[in-house]
Amino acid sequence: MPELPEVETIRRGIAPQVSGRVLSDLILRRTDLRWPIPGEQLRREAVGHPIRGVERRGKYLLLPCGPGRLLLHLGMSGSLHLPEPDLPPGKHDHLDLVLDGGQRLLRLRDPRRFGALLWLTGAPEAHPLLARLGPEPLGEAFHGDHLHRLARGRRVALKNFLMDGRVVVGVGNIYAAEALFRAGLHPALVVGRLDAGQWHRLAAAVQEVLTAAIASGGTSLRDYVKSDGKPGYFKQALRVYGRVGQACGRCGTVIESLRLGQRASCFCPGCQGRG
DNA sequence: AGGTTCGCCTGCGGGC
DNA sequence: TGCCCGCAGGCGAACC
Repeated sequence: MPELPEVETIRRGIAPQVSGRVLSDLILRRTDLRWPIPGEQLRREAVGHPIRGVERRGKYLLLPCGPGRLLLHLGMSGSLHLPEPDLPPGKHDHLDLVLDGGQRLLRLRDPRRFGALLWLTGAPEAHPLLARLGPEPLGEAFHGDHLHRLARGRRVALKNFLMDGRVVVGVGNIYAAEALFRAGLHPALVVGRLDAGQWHRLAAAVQEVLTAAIASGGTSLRDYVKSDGKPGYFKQALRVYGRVGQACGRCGTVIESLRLGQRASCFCPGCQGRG
């Protein structure tokens, strides 16, 4: 479940190892990830060119290379590794990007195969997967007024709204729950009824929790270029996610979970009232 | 058209 | 020990 902090940590981890190296080959062991990997096109258009950097948009990683960009998504179980070139691939190691003639490998592992490797040409923001994405939560375009404006007249539950990539990118189940706790807002609130003050509190809480998680990943996970599907070292800082049945650290009320849109939503009934 | 549910996948933990 | 079940979840598709 790499969410934005995990993807950002991975980006920082692999960028120094990948940037400036030539993509000299592509080894595909299976191509049926979320979408078929366009192997022929990648070989024709990307192989032979240097990878110029590692960018992130939401939970997508973008690797500019020759006339386009590799787009990587880790789904919920994907991870990236930089194995020794002679290390045999494991069962779920679906592909290798071969760099600098085999001196280095960037290996994608993804047991559940919800991830993706695609090839983008043209403006990345015009690609269907990226075109409708909302602002980066840690960018200037994300603030309480933005949320307030998008929520006007809508009746979705607050937590679902926050996890909608068209509203803001990168906030998955864990950080949505944590941000709502920090803002003192119940996950089932109808978004059209929140006021400006509540939206500003929530925007600030989203930024705080993501910033703290990235900082935690950046220190504890410095050499970590993988994601094993767990919340990583930020787990110890989680206040409601994964803590159902335990006492809230702030007020002592037992943490509960409700289902919103088929998804478990942990919250503290004491701290997160409906008003 | 906004809102909800489904489906893709595998590993894992719990119950028996 | 082994099997079945439910759950985890990003996100596009399908549905109401």
